Amino acid sequence: MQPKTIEIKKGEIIQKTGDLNTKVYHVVSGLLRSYTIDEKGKEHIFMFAPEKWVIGDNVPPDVPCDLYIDALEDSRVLILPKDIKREQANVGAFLKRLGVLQKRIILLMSASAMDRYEHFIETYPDIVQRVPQKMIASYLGITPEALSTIKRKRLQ
Amino acid sequence: MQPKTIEIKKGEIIQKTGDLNTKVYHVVSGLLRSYTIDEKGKEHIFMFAPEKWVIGDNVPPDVPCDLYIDALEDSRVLILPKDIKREQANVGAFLKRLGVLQKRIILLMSASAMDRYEHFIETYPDIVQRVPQKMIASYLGITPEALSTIKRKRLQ
DNA sequence: TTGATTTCTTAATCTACATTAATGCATTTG
DNA sequence: CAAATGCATTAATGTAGATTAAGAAATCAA
Repeated sequence: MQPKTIEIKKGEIIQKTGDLNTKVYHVVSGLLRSYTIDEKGKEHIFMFAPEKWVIGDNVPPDVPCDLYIDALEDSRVLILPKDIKREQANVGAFLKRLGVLQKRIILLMSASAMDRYEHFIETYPDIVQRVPQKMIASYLGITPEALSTIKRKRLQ
Repeated sequence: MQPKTIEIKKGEIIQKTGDLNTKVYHVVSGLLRSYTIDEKGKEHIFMFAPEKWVIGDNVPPDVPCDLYIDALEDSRVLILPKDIKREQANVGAFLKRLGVLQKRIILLMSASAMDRYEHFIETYPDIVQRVPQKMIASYLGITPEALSTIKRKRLQ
């Protein structure tokens, strides 16, 4: 498969749960997100991907996807094959992604919703400006109502 | 750095938070775990590593560790350099680790403690036999008391 | 083997966050 | 432009899981 660039309109879904997908998306401009929908129909955002980030479902190429991926802004995206060859693999990039997920798990297990919010706005200050509050709540694993209360308490 | 095998006694700590560690551990026999200790002194298990698993702190080689690693059983472990070369990198292994962490995050955000317990005993049935309940609770992100109640409810 | 220590269980109480519902604002659409 | 839709906020109430405490069971050490 040859890498190629595509344009994605805001709101467009490029991958669904259950797809057999062998692609990974490198965001050139714009903003994508990946998320699950649970059995109650509730969305849980797994990851935001602004310019220069790579997003995809972290399952082997032959396993059906767990995640939806869509565009939160009009975006330009480079499509890469997932079964990237050994010589092309960037070990540092893999380690970095593992590190981000590790931090997220540790925070989910040991920190309060307010602490997770503090960490989020420090780590991704630009994302905070670009997405609605309810999506930040979804990323943090809380409801928009709870995030609203947290923001009020922080100001007092 | 040459790979070499070491023996680790049950209870022995081989890596601490803050260490500048460039190693990754391949478990030949026995059982290791990695964990954090929060500001209240509470342990949170990040990962169990039985035979054939690889365990290490998922941070770049030049960044201080977030995790402790110790042995839950007498173990034999192969020490590998973290800054593994491109040609040696096993892309499939990285993808698999990413997949495990992704699943864990999704479950932490969208599933109840009982559902996470069900998933754990299905995915790691042998670990359940080998470690105390309180460590399974710690891995699930709940207290031993809560796990005890969950087990009782499952039987009714 | 026996005492000491750690682990597991149960129950009462507490709390962070969810749910539900109502209101005002902002944004989109005809 | 008005109407409709989606978003943020607030408040009342509900609940999963935490905390605390105590006793039973298992494990360890002398």
